Amino acid sequence: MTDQRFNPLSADKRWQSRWAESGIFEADDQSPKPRSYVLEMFPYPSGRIHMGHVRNYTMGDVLARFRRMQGFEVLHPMGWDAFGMPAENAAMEKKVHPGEWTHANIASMRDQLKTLGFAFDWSRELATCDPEYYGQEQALFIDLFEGGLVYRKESAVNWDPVDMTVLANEQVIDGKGWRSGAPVEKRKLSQWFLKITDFAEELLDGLKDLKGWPEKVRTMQENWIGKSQGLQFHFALAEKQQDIDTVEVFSTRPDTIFGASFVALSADHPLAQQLAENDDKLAAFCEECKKSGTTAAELETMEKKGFDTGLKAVHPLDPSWELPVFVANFVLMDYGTGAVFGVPAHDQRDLDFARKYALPVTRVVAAKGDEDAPIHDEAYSGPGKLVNSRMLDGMEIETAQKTVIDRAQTEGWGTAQTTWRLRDWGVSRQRYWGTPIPIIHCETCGAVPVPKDQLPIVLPEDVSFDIPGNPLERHPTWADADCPKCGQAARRETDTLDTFVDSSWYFLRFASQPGDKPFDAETVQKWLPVSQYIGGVEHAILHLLYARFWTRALASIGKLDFSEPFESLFTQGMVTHETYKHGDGSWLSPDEVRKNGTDWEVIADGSAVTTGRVEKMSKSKKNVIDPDPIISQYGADAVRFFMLSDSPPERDLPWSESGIEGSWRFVQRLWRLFTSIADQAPNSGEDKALKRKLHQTIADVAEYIEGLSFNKAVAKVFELVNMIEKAAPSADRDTAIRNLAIIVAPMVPHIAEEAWALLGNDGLIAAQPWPEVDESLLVEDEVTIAIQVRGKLRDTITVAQGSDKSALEELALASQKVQRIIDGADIKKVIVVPDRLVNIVI
RNA sequence: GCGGACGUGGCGGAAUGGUAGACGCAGCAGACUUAAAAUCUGCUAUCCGAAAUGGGUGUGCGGGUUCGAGUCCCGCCGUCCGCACCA
Repeated sequence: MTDQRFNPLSADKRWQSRWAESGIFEADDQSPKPRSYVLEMFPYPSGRIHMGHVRNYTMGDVLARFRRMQGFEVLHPMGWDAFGMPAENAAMEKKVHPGEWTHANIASMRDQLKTLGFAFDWSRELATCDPEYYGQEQALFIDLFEGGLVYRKESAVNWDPVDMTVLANEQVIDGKGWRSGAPVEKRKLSQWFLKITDFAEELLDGLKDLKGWPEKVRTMQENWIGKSQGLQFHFALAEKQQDIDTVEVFSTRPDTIFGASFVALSADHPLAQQLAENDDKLAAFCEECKKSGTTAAELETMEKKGFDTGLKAVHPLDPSWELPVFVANFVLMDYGTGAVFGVPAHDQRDLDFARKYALPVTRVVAAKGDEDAPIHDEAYSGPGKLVNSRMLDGMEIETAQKTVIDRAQTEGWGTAQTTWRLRDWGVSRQRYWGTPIPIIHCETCGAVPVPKDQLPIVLPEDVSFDIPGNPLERHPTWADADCPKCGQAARRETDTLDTFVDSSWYFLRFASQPGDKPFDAETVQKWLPVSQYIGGVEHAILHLLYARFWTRALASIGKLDFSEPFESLFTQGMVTHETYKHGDGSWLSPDEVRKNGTDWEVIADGSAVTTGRVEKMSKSKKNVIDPDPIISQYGADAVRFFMLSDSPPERDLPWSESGIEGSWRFVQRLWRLFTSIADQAPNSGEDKALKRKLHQTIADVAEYIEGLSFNKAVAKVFELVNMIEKAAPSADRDTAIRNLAIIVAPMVPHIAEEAWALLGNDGLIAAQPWPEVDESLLVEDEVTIAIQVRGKLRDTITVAQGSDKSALEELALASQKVQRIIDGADIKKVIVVPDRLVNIVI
């Protein structure tokens, strides 16, 4: 007698071991089959998986399993983004070595992932903190160094005073460190940089071809790269100041040059600094500018302020025209040249500024008819023709720009220039738990790369985290090294690489991981680009831009033959949960509260609870559901199924107790269907409608999984199950149930395997081909036609599929309901859409 | 401010310009049961109506295109996300 209930407790484990033993999910580099590389963003080993991971990896797993059934050789690997700050924080708090802590976390998270039955190729597992990985990263760093894509420079960097490390621009959010939240300071340090700006143009152009990427992400990267074209030129100063006699500015609107009414410098501008040395008031003003905040709110309310230096700048197109030179709080030093010329009529900031300091506002661009319209509180940035602009008058904006640029270049006071928002990527971190930068500093030879045969440069084990800062710097001997060039005593670089470097090439290492080099280009070429990459949108800029850059950089030095790593990208939504708040304002976790009628109360004392917004699961709001107990209670399949149901994958998924209950019920419904035909003589007889539904479902589910519309695939499976349950026993019903097991196998693989065995099949269902669709069954032989009168539905009729127009028209007009509505009125027109509807216009 | 996404029942959401609300959740009624759980059956946008194999209304709001609009166009309103004194 077969169990009446599916018991995931024993079944899940059993099939997970069978999959592991069979090696079925290990990708074969030599396979003659078409290939598909399905990749989810690898996790940071924080210690526990969370629902976001579960959702992410379930989606990838369904696609990977499905593609395998479709006949692809699938690469679906998993690894660990294992370097980073939390390990050092743990080391400080718990007195454990970061490596020990990280490896323990990896072990427990690996176990957790395994309980979900993901079809990963565990033979390719990697952790970025292992020397086998980061040693190869050091080799790549040296390749890039030798390829001229790495340089070192003294620069003002973003310094996080809490984490005591440098941050990339991308890691500074609203002036605060992305991890610590501490206000970022500016410091001058010698740092290693990667020349991402060399690739700005192609990283931007490449976005156009990434058809499989969400528009949103492409736009975000485009904005981040921030290309601006314009004219860079200089104003001569009326009086030379020490060694400075010009002010260099950049403008995207050189056409408005005759609307200029002032020149403004950033407080950090060399000229401003120089003037401040002899002017206490200016110095104070500059200090104030630097202190002012950079958060969105502050910027919005902040007043435009300036300090008149008293200097005059000579207009390049009219030597008799002098403009006042201000230091202004809204001019940024790290964009363009750190100085601008102000055109109040056509730039809102300039206008605000001009009004405050009573500077002239001259319109130089006007739409037809507005030539004499004054500018009030709003600057005009629309289209039009030039006015009040001497030789430019009457020109279109573009022509005027070209004219001014040509003239500047001819006369030698300016050049056409492209300015980027994107900065080179500073990769030095003053941390222990990262990839050591493989460089030796020699007093005579300078920075010398470590010879590759001396790699990996392994992190020392004997370090302490008692005091903040970088333990590598304090280590008594680790930094001692001989210069590889001249043999003299030298010093090893003690900075480590930003962890985003680690994740910029792991997808290559997954495809090929030889012991003696980072990867085998030929093997990588077989698998890459990743056909489907899945992860959170929070990586839309940082990780995804760096990975694109790294791939292009390696291609540019001949290490790779392709330039974009991810053909398709999917950014999945978050897993959310309702929040609960106690009367005193403290957050409550879902297991501390219960529903009492329509209200919520605290279980412990019955006091009132207010339910808050459905939000991303977070520790601070206490609305986190730990996957582990859920998996033990309901089994992997129910959890996986819930992750796929209801919400479209790109949107947020609200976790609910009733939702997981529903998935559990569904798994049991499946089981009842499977057991209903097990150990029984085959049924006979036809069920044409069910057969048709089966084939439609096979086709629909395939289409929806391929399109990552898992919620729709789930709905189609429900429809089939509902129909099978209502159907009388028949041979077609038996077939439908057998095929159902295959259809659901990518989503709920454990019960599918169990059913496959139960129904007397050999081998693994995971290795079965996706069922063939009988195309002839996809079209209904009878269709329901809507009959409308003036676009309103009045009746429906059922006719043979493919009935001709005149027959439909006749049938429609014969409808009693239709006749009643028409009531003898003239029929003006009859629209007939075969197999769809008839619309009678009266 | 700029860019993007979105707005459909109590909730999550379906719907190549062609029967709005598939499917799930929740709810209601019933069956089975000593009882509960589990399971099964039916109902479930809304208003009028005792009901109808009756009608009205309905996809944020206002217009438009069309025989026909949730879908396309124009203008608003709102929510969310990203970027942001970027010259």
